[in-house]
Amino acid sequence: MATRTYGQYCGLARAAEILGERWGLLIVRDLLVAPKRFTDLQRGLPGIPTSVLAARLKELEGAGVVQRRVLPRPERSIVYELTAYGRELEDVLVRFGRWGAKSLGDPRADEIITADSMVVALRSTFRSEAAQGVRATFELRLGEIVLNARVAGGEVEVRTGPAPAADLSIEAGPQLRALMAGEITPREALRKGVVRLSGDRDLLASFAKIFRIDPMPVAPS
Amino acid sequence: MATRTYGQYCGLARAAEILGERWGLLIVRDLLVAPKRFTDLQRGLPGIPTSVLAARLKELEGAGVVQRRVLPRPERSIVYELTAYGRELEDVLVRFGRWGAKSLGDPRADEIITADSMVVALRSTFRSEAAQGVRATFELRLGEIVLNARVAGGEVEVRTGPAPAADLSIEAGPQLRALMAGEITPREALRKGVVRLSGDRDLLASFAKIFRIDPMPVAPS
DNA sequence: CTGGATCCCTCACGATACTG
DNA sequence: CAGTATCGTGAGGGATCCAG
Repeated sequence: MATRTYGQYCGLARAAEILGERWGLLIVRDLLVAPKRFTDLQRGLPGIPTSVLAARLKELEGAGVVQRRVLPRPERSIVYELTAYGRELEDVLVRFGRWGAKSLGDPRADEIITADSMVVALRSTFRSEAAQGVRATFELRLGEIVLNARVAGGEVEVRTGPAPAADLSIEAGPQLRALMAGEITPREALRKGVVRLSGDRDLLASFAKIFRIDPMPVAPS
Repeated sequence: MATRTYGQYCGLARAAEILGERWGLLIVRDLLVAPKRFTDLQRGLPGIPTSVLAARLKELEGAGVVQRRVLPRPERSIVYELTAYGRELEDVLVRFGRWGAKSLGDPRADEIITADSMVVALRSTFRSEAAQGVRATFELRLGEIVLNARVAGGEVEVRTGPAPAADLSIEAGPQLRALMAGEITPREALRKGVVRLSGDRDLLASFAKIFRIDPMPVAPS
C-alpha cells in the first residue's frame, strides 16, 4: 500500500486521499474565493513552505481539482483555479466550515484571520431562512481585511474588497464571533466596542441573525 | 504555532485540525455506522497502527467528537461512539464521499471494501428524488460483506447485516460501481455476471436509479 | 483475548536558501 | 514571480510487548 493512500475502495477514502494532506483543504478554500497566483496563495496561508504548496498544487492538479493556467500577454503569469470538479467542493467545504466553527472559542493571540477565510466563513454561517425578504449589502472590516456580502432573495454573495454603497458597514474587532454566536446582543456589541457602524445601524440585528454560528450540541451521547 | 494547527481563526481550519489527520475521517466514518470497540475499529481499518488509532481516538475525544464508554456488566468492554457533535458530521461526510466517489475507477487489486465503507457509500449515493414512491428492502452481498437498505418515503436506512425478508437480494462483484455509475445497464450487469439476484428482479433497475454515482464533470474551467 | 503502550525506521513536513 | 534544493525534525508505519 503506497503512502498516503488507504487501500480502500471507498469514495470517502478517496476524498481523504485527495484533500486530507496538510494544507490541502485550505488551498481549495482560498481558490473557492478566486483564482490565485502561487505567491497570493502563499500570502494567504502563512507558514506554508513553498515546497509543500508546490507539491499540493501538483497533486490537486493531478486529481482534477485544480488547474494551472497561463494568463495571456502582457501578464504571462500563472494562476491556479478550481476545475468544475473542484468547484463542486464549495457546498461540502461550506458545511464543513460551519461544523468546525462551533469549536471556535475566542481567537488566540497567535491566530490570524485572512480575507479568504472570512469570505468562506460568511458563506458558511449564512442562513437562508433568516435572510428571507432581506435585501441589503454589508461591508465588513476587520483590521486590514475588507469584504462585502450582498444579501437578496434568500441568497448571499460574499467577496473580498469594499462595498462603497453598502447599506451597513461594520468595523469589527476579534470578538465578532460572540455576536454571531448570539453570546452577546447587537446592543451589547455596540456598547462594548466589538463593532463600530456606519450606515443603517438597525441592520446590525439582521446581520447577526443572517450570519449565525450554532452552539456545540450538549455533551453526552 | 504548534504542529498540526494552522494558526488561523477559521471554522474550516479548525475542522481540518480535528479531522484532517491521517485516518481521522475513516474512524468517524466507521463510527457513523455503529459504536465500536478498539479492536473492531482496527479490523475495519486495515493497516492502521494501534498507536495511531489510540492517538486519534484520544484527539477526537478531546475535540468532543467521540466519547469512550464502558459497557455495563458482564461485558465491561469499552466502546467508542460519536457524540452529538460527531453525529452532525454525517451529512458532511456523506456529501464528501459522494464527491470522492466520482474519482473512483474500478477497484485496484490491492483495494479492499469494508462493510462500514459500503454502508456509508450507499448513504452517499442515495437519491431521494429517484426514491419517491419506492418502498423496498434491498440486501447487498459482496463476498463476505452483507448489508441492507430499506427505502421508504424518499428516505433510506442502511445497516450492516442481512435482510432475510428483502424484496431483492443482490450478490455483486467488484464491478458494481459500473452499474451505479450508469456505465452498464442492469441488463448488461446481469448478462456479464456483475450481479446475481434473488427476489424481485425488476427492482434492480430501481436500485441502479436510487443509488447513483455521478460522473466527473467535464475537464476544463 | 482486548486494549492499548513502546520501540525503531522511514518519510513527509517545516524552515531556509537559492535559481530561472 | 514561481518555483526547486537541501536539511533537520516529528509524525506515521510496522512489529513487538505488556496489563487487566
